[in-house]
Amino acid sequence: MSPFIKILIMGRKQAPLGKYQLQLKDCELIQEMDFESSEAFLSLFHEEYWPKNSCILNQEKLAYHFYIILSGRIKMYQVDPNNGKELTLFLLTTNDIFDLNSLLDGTRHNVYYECLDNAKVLAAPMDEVKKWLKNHPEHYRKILPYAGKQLRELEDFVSNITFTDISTRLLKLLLRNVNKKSENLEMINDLPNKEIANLIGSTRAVVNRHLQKLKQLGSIKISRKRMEIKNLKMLMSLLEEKRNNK
Amino acid sequence: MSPFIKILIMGRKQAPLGKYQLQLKDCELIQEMDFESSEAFLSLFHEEYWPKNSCILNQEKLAYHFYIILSGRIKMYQVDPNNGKELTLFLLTTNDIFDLNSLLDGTRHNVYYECLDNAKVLAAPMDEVKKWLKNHPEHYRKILPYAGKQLRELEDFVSNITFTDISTRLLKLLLRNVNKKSENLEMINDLPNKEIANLIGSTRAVVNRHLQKLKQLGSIKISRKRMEIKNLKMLMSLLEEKRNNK
DNA sequence: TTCTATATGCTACTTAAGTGATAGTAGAAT
DNA sequence: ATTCTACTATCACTTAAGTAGCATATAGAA
Repeated sequence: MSPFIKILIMGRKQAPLGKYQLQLKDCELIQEMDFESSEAFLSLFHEEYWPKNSCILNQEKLAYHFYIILSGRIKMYQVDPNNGKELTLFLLTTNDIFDLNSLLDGTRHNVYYECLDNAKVLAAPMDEVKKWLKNHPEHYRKILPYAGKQLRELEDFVSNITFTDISTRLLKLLLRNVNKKSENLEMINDLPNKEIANLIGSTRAVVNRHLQKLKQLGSIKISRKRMEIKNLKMLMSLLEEKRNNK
Repeated sequence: MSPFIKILIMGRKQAPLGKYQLQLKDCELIQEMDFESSEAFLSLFHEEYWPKNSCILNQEKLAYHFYIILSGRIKMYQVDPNNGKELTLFLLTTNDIFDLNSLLDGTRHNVYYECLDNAKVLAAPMDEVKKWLKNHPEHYRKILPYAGKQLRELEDFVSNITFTDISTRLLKLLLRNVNKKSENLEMINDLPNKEIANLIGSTRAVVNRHLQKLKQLGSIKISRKRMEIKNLKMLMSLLEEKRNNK
């Protein structure tokens, strides 16, 4: 019997816990656990609501709590201490967890978090999560693929930045966020140019310059804090050209 | 009793195993294990000798074996498929392990390895390592800090590349590889300009240009495949200037 | 010793990207 | 309706970094 079905059955009796398990049915961490484990694990958490634009700048807080996102987008970013420039490392959303690094080892993690929407998260005290894992070591295994995925994404990030120019990175960013079925731009379609720039390690003005070109070609439509794909195939062939030219 | 002492005692009876435990006494993965565990774990491995300049380009091999470096430097790098440009992500040496990513999750890892020296490694079949870990889940915990360290290093790599220019990255690379006590350049002091360039995501000509400037200032000495620090304080103050100017 | 690979040093040129400034604009707030 | 703020569009300018090419130097092999 799949955990999904189990939750539905249990749901009649135990609404609150079943609720999270249902909401997080696509969360790999929970998904892999048997029902009893996920129940025990989730009982460590409580719900928190974070308003749009609120930040976690306090790194103490990351060391003391562990979060699972129920809804809303939260960016994880670094700041250049010299000039305040930002770089967004991960755009997290429903089913994502943080801060993985504080969980893996105890040491300070030099990143910040900021809500791009009103967000709902599950929060648990870090030492309780760690204690629970220590008592159920078989669940460590479920965290490893997460770490692996982040490692791989960061490696790709690094090679993207060193090997390709801004217009290529922008094209890749757009294509990565197109819903395969609907062919609509998602996740980043309502972000201002500044946030787009932060995602690819550039600046607002430069990003806008490239977006204007794509607009002139008729491949995208731009309005205030809104972007739409007009010609997906053109975007793909533009990227292909880039690959062949260099 | 520290594991180190134990090994010395056991060493009289069991030379070959004790030998590795002794050699790897600074390897965090082994260090954290009790003697019986490390003995069982290391028994999965056999020694291999890899000549200088040999590569692991075959990603199958990474999926099927897990390695611990006994001696020699091995670089982990990515290649731009369009122009063959290289980027060195990690410079591994004694006590380092790879490929962590293949161990964390099963999926393909798009990196290559190449020996910068003649290297001696311990090798074990990946599924045996995975099986052993599955049977001893408490040891998963010892892998997590490794993953955390790599994540943090990659994050720093990304922000370094996006926030700072080549000369700053070069200065940081040099300073990072100065032995605090002897004040000598280590680890990268015998690399050609090309390899230095790969470490900071630039090109040979550009790196050489900046090295010439440092040489003119009298802060370093350069000869063929050999670099020396002449004035450590000057290097540090040059980096400090960079920080303040921008 | 000579030969050959490889590494270094240096030049002139091209270009993408960052910068700073300014005008215009949409949409929210009052 | 108006004011205000954040976002967009676009200018002209500067600069670091990449590129191509070649001369020179060095270590190791033949």
